[in-house]
Amino acid sequence: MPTIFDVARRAGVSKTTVSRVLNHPELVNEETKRRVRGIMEELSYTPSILAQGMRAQRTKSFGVVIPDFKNLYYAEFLEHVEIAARHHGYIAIICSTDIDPDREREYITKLIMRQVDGLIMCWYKSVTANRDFLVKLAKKLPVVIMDQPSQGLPVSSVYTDGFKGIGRLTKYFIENGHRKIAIIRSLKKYPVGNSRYEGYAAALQKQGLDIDEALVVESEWTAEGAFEATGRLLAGAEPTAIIAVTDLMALGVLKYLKDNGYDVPGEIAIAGFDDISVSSLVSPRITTVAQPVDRMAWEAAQQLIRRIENRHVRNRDIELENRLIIRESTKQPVEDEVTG
Amino acid sequence: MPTIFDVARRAGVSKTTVSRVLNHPELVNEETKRRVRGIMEELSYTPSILAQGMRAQRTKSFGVVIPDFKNLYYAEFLEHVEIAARHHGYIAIICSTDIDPDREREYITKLIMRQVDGLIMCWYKSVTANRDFLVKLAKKLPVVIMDQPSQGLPVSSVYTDGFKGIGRLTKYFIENGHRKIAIIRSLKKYPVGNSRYEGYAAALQKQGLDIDEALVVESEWTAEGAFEATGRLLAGAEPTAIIAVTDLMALGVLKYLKDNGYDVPGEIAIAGFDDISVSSLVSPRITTVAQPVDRMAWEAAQQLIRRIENRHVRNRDIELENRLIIRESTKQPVEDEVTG
DNA sequence: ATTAATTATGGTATCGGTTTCATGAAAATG
DNA sequence: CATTTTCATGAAACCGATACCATAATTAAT
Repeated sequence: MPTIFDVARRAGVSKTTVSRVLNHPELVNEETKRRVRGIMEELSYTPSILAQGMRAQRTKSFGVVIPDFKNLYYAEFLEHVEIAARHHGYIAIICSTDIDPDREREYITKLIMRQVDGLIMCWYKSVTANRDFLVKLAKKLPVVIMDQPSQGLPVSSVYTDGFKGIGRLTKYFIENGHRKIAIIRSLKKYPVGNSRYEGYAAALQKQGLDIDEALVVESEWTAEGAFEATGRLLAGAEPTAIIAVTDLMALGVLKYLKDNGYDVPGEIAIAGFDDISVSSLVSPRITTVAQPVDRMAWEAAQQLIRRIENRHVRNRDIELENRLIIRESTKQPVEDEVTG
Repeated sequence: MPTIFDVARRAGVSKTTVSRVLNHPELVNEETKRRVRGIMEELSYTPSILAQGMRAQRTKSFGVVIPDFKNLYYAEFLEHVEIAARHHGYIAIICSTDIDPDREREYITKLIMRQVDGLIMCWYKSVTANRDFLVKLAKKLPVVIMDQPSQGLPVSSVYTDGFKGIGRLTKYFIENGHRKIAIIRSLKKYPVGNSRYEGYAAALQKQGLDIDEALVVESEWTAEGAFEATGRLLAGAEPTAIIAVTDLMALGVLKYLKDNGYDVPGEIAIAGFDDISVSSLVSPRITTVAQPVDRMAWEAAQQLIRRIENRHVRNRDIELENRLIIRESTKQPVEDEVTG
């Protein structure tokens, strides 16, 4: 790899001049500039970010930590985070932890060693239960937490209100005559899933319905987990509607119902959360609470970069609106209907 | 962020000794070592990879360029590439180009600026049509191309034989009585899709069937593209089976057929390629030619890292076997059946 | 014509590590 | 006891860039 010194020698100038051609071209003689640029082209010289970063103490990169590539919600998130990063001249370094806490710590350490300028974390775990860790981390570099509010910690956050979203969905079911509405919730240690569950519980109570424990089952954050959970649910109850706390899980529910000959939505209606693209690629298309993942990604990157580039920018909790999208999995096919 | 100098001062030693504690601990006095390690812990010191990389001329990282996060084939690939990278102490820097050639070049340049030690590229474009570019690139760092052979270029490659895979699938259809087998192929500029198409064409001819142009339609590499292409296909032909050159596209085909009241596989059977996880999450589950994406990712990373760490390792073309998995989209539900 | 301002360029320190070489002290050898 | 090893450590060079300061050559101003 050619260095700035190689270019300088070939052009018969000092490396200072070469550097100036790139960073302060107005200070360099036209003729020299042309010559140096020619040599750069010829050697296909690109300055080393390592050296630049060392000098400038920033790398124009930030880390993105997600639990799982295969969850399309994160895939879509990454797509947009990357666009935002690129737009600001940054590069996103993406790590998937596979929901393994050890890997998570390891990756965070690695990202810090690489001197990323900031960190976006899709964190399913409790923010408060990891208070010390996050406080320590946030001292080192700006942090944005996705999908849950910062709860007073020194980080920014971007999320939608899962409580409200599932609440609206539950209300929709009730208004359409459902009385036995089941929910496939996530394990209780995951606050993101918990607030969605609580939205369900609160909506039921508001409409004067009791929570039937037989209609509540826990599941892993996967389609397979939800598939299996649906089996458990139907062994002990006869719901007319099933809410899954993510679309990926709703896919698992749908699979179970179809495999076992249930008519959806005729016998059992289903709904999810996130609005991942496959939700409208399956039949019936799945009713869901859509998160504006493109805007969420954009806001997260924007807020992070602002904080990186100006230390006076303060942490913010950025709440975006989710919205209920009614599709065929909860009624007979007509046009999509957007509520809220 | 504490530096090696901070640790050295606090421990009352030189930075050389601190460095030695990390890299050649056997050369350091036990007592000193303990003291230095204590300070490191206390300051939560992590050496800067920037500085290390600058000295060592390697960053223990490699770039991965994919066209699209949302294609689950790549998502699954990334999952496994990352595991392999981690296993070898490397970090994968992932970039998605969104099938935009400008972004692709830009990212490759950026990765080189970041001094990645190697590059894995999921390249849908023609290798030979980009010969000059790839030759130039391969001079700078080891490169592994996915999904197509290297065609004599100075890069390694990892792929399965799409020609053979789709050939087997086509033969299966013919043996099961299908005579009007349609194919949703990709645009002709993409060689990965082309060889799959050719496998279809060759299999038909081998079984004495002619290629009916009305049964061949082109589509973008997306579910939406295939959805639309299926509409075009069915406007001018009445196939009893449809092959899509990827599972993602097969999902689009399935959607179109279901939306338009076709019985799958009763009226029209469908099949795809890749075996992404959602293929068995939809109903009917989709028959496909499975690529061993986990092993492909592992081999790619392994070969790349070998070449990075030992300049005498030569480029290799690594062909892995794909296999036909028969599911309900081509026959009535029973157990999965694996052929070839 | 002399001084001041402008223009173009180079020398050198710096960022945070690793490595080579040098050095002094302690231990082992003859 | 003198000499050679071994052990423990530090000083300095280097990796590739940027930025500050210095300087020489013009050009402009008085």
